This record gives sequence, C-alpha cells and structure tokens, in this order.
Amino acid sequence: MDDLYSIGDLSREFGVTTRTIRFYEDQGLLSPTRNGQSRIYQPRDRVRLKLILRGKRLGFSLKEINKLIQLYDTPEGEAGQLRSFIEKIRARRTELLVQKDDIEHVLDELDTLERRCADLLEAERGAG
Amino acid sequence: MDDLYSIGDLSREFGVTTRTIRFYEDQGLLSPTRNGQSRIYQPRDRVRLKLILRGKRLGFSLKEINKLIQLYDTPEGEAGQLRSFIEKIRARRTELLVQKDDIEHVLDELDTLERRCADLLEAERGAG
DNA sequence: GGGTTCCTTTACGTTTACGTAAAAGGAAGA
DNA sequence: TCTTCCTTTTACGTAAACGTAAAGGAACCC
Repeated sequence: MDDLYSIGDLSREFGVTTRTIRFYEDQGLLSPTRNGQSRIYQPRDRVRLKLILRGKRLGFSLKEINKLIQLYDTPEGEAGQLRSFIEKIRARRTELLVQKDDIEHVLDELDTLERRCADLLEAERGAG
Repeated sequence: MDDLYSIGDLSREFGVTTRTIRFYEDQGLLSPTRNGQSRIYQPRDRVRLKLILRGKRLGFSLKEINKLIQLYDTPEGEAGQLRSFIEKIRARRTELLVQKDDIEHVLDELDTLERRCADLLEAERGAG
C-alpha cells in the first residue's frame, strides 16, 4: 500500500525474524500502530529499525540503543540531565574512536593475512 | 619478576576480572604455564589477551576471536582451506568497512546531539 | 599463630537477545 | 470448503559471557 509495512515486509527487507521485530517492540524500541490485531509499520518505524540494527552492528546493547533513540526524541531540558547526556555522548564518542582505530588495525592485519594466504597458494601451485 | 605476570597483574592492567581471564583459558583462548597451581603469563599471553579484548571491542564472539587467533598461528597449507580462509577474511573485511561507515555516521550524529544539548544549556542559562 | 592477601577449583546463577513450539484467527486462492 | 499463508499471543528453551559464592591452600607480616 502507501508506505506501510507488515512485520513480514520488514523481516524480509532487513533479514531479521519477525520474532526479533516483536521482541524489539516488547523492549520499547518500536511501537507500530495496529490494523485489528496486525501490526502496521510506518516509514518512521522502518527508519527506527534501521537505526536499531546499526546500533547492534556497533555492539550497543538494546538498552543503550533505547537510550540513544530517546536522546533524539526528547528535546527536553533541565541542566543536570543535559550535562549527564553530554558526558555520555563524549564517553561514547571516545569509545567509537577507539573502535575505529581497532578496525584500522584489524584491516591492516587482514591485508597481511590475505597476502600470506595468497603466497601460500602460489607456492602450492608451483609445487603441486 | 622478569616479564612474567600473575593473573592479578593482567586483571589490573586490563581492567577485567580474574574470572574473565580464567574463562578465556577455559575456552582455549589462553594457555599460561604454571608454577605449582598458580598461572604464569608470558609476554605472548599478555599480547594475546590484548588481542582478545580488541576483538571484543569490535563485537567478535569468543569463538570468532579463537578462529582469528588460529589464523595467525597456523601457517598451514592445503589449497581448499586457504581459499576458505581468504573468503572469511574478505567477508570480515566487508563487515568491518560497514562498521567503520556506521561509526562515522554515529560520530556525526553525536556531534549534532552534543551541539543541541549545549544550545539548550545556553538557553536555560539565559532564562534561568 | 592469627590476619590479610592472592591464588586455586567447583559449580550454580544471571543477563541478553533472541529461538522455537503450541494453539489459534483471518484472508486469499483452487 | 479446503488449503495455504501470514499473522497473533503465550511461554518455555538456549547460547554466550561471565558473576558470584563456597571452600580451601600458600605466602607474608607482626
């Protein structure tokens, strides 16, 4: 229909089970509307699922993902809260920078490994 | 002593519990020597623990980390094995590139969020 | 020789993130 | 109408990665 998705649609599009999607809803990460009993997902729900899966790829727990999402949703005030939010953001950024560094290290190492393997293959071809 | 570490040393240095280190050993990721009953860690064990923790930061499971470590240790031949190793390496690299991209996205978003929070703080200061 | 600290093994408990099975309802197609 | 497919809720099961508690041994300090 008109930019509306069933649970099966999203399941297929993102390669996760319907169980998973329902679980995310149960954890408060998604809140689709209903048509009778059936869940109906709007584009914004789809975007949110995308964000959740990105968070997962980055090793965030669902709880953390929930908090990050709430960070977007609540443009709320109160200085204390805001300051602690900023702290969390900075901590997270530091972690991510470390992760990025890790990734670059590992990419280098993977290059080395692949070359080593290729060399070994060459050697076998020459001898075998 | 002379480049030897107790389990407590490593625990303190890397900020993990001794339970965790023993668990890694139980899973075949570490194999320290012994002095009587006590575990003795050589520099190479320390390096390996470092690798394990980096792997964890990147979201690898202990099983995957085990395989990656074995990739280093076994310069073994047989073409079939090598080809499948190369496949795995390439698949992993693709995943890591996606992760790196994810991280850059999130870093941008964190910047935006932090600025938003800072602005809100300014506003409160002006009003409060 | 009692206290403290560090180490050991054994083993049950816990959290996260789903998997999987059971039982049932609605809608589309032959 | 029968079958098939998609959906629902409920609920027990599970793998990973440790936490935590119990019970004990060895070393050091005063």
